[in-house]
Amino acid sequence: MNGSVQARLDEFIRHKGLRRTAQREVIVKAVFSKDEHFSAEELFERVRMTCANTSRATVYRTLGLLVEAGLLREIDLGDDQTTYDPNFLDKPTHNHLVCIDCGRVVEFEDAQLGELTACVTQRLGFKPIRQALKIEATCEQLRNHGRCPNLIAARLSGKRLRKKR
Amino acid sequence: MNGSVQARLDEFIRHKGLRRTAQREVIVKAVFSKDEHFSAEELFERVRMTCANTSRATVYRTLGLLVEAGLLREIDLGDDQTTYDPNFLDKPTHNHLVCIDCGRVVEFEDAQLGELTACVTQRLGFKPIRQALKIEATCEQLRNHGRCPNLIAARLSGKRLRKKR
DNA sequence: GTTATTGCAAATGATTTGCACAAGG
DNA sequence: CCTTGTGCAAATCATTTGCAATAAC
Repeated sequence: MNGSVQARLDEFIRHKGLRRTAQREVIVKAVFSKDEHFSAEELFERVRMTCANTSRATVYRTLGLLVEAGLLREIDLGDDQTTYDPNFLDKPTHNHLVCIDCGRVVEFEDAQLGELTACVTQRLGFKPIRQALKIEATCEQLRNHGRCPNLIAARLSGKRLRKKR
Repeated sequence: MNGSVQARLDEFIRHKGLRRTAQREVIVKAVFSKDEHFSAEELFERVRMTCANTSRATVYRTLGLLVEAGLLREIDLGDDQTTYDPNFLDKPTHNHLVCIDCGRVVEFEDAQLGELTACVTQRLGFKPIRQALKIEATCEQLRNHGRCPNLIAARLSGKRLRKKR
C-alpha cells in the first residue's frame, strides 16, 4: 500500500508540474508507515528521527500537498491543532468516535450512515462530496470499573491521546 | 426565548458562585439576538455597537462561560476560527451542511441519523454524549445555472460566508 | 539554465493570560 | 470588604510566508 501511495503522489506531482524530492519521500513514508492519526508537530518529530535535515515548514507544505492530492485527510478532533488521518485510502468513508474520558479515538464504518447522509444532502438540493461524523461519548467500562482500557477500542485503530491547551 | 436564556445563565452563574455583570448581559443578548452562526471577532464587533466599552477578552471569556453552561455550541466549519452556533437550544440535535461553492451553511435535523449513531456508539461500547455531522457538498443550482442562490438554503437558517486564510 | 523547493527566521492571527483596577454581593 | 470580573497589552502557539540558497528536470 505504501508503494501505491508513492505512485499516486508521483502521478499528482507530475500532473501538476512539480518535483520529486528526498524530503517529500521521507515525509510520505513517515505519514503512511502507521495507521495512527497525528499532528504536524508529531509528524515533524517522527521525520526528524529518519532525516535530521527536514524543516517544519516543509512538513507543513508536504502535508498540504498530500491533502490536495486526496491521499490524506484533515480531521477535527476538537482540539486546537489539525489532526491528520492516513486511513482514508483503506476506509474511504469511515468516521470517528472520541472518548471524552480518555481522548481515545475509535474509527468506524457504517454503510447505512452513508446512504442516509446522501439522502439528506440531495433533499436539500446539494450534491454530497464528503462527510465527517464525530461522536463524542463516554466509556462504559470506565463507569463500571475504574479505568478506561476499552477492549473494543484497543482492537480498532486510532488511539492517540490529545491534550487541550 | 431570549429571556429563558438569561434565566438559565443566571442559574448557572448562581450555582457556580459567579457574578452577574452588565457585560455578560450585553454579550448574551448579542449572542441570542439572531439565529446566525458567528465567530468571536464578529460577536465582538456586534457587541461594540451596543456597548462601546466591552473588551475582546471579556467576549472570549463569556463565550467560554456560555459553552460551559450548555447554552451555546462550538462547531467546526473547517476554517481557522471557532464558530459558535446559538441554535442548539431550539434544535438540540441539528447538524450542518456546508456548500463548498459558496460557503453557505445549512442546518438540518434528521431523526434517523440520531438513532443510527446511538446504535453505532453502543455497539462500540460507549455511551453517546453528543455528535456532529458535517456534510460538505456542492450546489446543484450552481452547476446548472450560473450562481449559487440556493433557494432551499436561503429559507433555512445559517447563511454566513466564511473565508479561508 | 530555468523553475520549483527548502530552511530559516520572521510574520500572522486567533485565542489566552498576567495584572492592576473596578465592581458585585 | 472580599472575591470575582474587566480592560489592556503582552504572551502563546499552530501555521504561514518572504527570501536567499539549493536542487530537480
